[in-house]
Amino acid sequence: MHPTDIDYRIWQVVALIPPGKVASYGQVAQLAGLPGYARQVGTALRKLPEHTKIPWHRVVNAQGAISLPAGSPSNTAQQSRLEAEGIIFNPGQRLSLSRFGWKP
DNA sequence: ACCGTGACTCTGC
DNA sequence: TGCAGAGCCACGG
Repeated sequence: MHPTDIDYRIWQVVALIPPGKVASYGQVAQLAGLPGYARQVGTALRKLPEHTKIPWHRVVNAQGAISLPAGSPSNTAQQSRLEAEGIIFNPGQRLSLSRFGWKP
């Protein structure tokens, strides 16, 4: 696979999300100048190599939940990384966007 | 070129 | 709250 121009633009925005903060797929798309491209954000993150330095784990859905398949290794990894940055998950596996949401 | 597929989101019941 | 339904849009086959 080769990354498309859209992928790069999305990665650039994700790279800006500070530790301990999160952004939604839709928010990332918008900041990348691609309103309506929320699904493409997920597609772009999926293409990242495992060793990447891009903080892909700081992207969650609009409900403050992890969108990766429940119980999957990647889902677990994402939650661990976020918790390691001080982010707290509610009982319902969701985090507070008002508390941890990134406001550029 | 057509069609199904998503790490999505918003609306409405 | 929770969950379909319907838009959404670039990709891959």
